[in-house]
Amino acid sequence: MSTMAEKSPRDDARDILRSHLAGRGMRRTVQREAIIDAAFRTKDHFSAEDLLLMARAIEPSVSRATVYRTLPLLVESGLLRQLDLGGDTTIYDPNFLDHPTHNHLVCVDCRKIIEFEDPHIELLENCITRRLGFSPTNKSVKIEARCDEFQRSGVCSKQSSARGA
Amino acid sequence: MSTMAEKSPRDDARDILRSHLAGRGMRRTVQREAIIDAAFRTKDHFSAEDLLLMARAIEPSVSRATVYRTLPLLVESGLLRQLDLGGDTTIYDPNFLDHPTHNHLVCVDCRKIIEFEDPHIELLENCITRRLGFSPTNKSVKIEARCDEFQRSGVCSKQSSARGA
DNA sequence: ATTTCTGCAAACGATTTGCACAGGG
DNA sequence: CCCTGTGCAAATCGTTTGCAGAAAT
Repeated sequence: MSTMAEKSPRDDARDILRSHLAGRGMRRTVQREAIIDAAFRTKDHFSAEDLLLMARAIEPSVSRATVYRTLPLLVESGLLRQLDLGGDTTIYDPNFLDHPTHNHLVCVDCRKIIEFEDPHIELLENCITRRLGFSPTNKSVKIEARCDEFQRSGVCSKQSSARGA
Repeated sequence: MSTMAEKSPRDDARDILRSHLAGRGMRRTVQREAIIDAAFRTKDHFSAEDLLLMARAIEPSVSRATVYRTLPLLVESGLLRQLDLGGDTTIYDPNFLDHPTHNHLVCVDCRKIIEFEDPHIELLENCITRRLGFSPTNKSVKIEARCDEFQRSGVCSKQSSARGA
C-alpha cells in the first residue's frame, strides 16, 4: 500500500515553490522546475555547482546564473537550508522539509557529514534563547569530531549523509 | 589587589604563540607581535580587514598578506576561533581563551552577536557525539533569533559583544 | 504587449600566492 | 650567512550583475 498515490518530498517542494512564486508575481519556468527537481531528487547536500550539474541533466539549458538566482528563492521559501560548515563553498541541505530540527556532525578525518536529531538540544536552545530575551528563528549545531573507528583502524564505515558514499 | 602583577589574556596569548612558533622553527617578528597585540586588545569579534587596521595602528608596516598569513597560525595554536556566522567575510573571536565553550546568538534584527555559555549544551553535545561513535573536537551552536524588545519598541538596548555598541 | 527570466560574459570581493628583497637566528 | 618572513601586485575562485534577447502571462 504505497505504490500509487504517495506524495514525495519533491512534490511538496514543487507545490511550496509554486505558491511562493505565485504570491509575488513571479513566473514558472522550465529552468526553475528543473532546478527544484534536481535539488529534491537526492537526499545529499550539494553546492551550487553540484546543483547546476544535476539540473542540467534534467534540462540542459539551465545556466549557472539561474542556479545562483534560484537558490535564495528556495531558501526563503523554506525548502532548502543553507549550511555554514566552514568549507570554501556554501552547501545546501534538502532534508529540512522532512526533519526540520536536525543538526550536523562533521568528521575531521573522513570529512563526512552526519545528520542527527535530538529533542533535548532543541528544547535547551529554545530555553536559552528566551532567557536572553529573544525569540528563536533558526538554530544550528555543528559538531566537529574524530571518527573513533578511523582512529583505530584507519577506515571509516559510516555512511556519509552528504555524498552518498 | 589587582594593580601590578596581573597577567592579561594578551600576555598569555603572546606566550602561547611564541611556543607555537618556537616549536616549528618559525621566527618572531614585529608584524606578528603587532597582529597578536591588536587581536587581544579588544574583546570584540573582527574580520581580517578589521585586524589589519588595528595592527597597523600599532605597527604601520603590517600588510594585508601578513595578516592573512598569520591568522591561521593563531587559529591552529588555539588563540582565536574562526566563526561561521554566515556573513560574506570570516570573523574571528578572541574570547575562547577565557571562555572555551561559549556559543553565539545572532540577532536577525540588530545583527548583533550575543555570547552565551551553558553547561547543559556542552554536556549534551558530548553525549551525542559519543553516541554516534565520535570523539568531540570542536562544537559550536549558532542561534539566529529576533530581539523581543526590538519587536515591541523598535529599539534594542542589548550590548553587542561583537562591535562594542 | 508587457514584464519577468534567462544566458552570457564581465565584474566583484575576500582570500591566496609568486616573487624579490628585508631581516631574524 | 642562511633561511624564513614580508610587502606588493597579480591571480584565484565562488558568487553577483548588466545587458539584450527569450518566454511567460
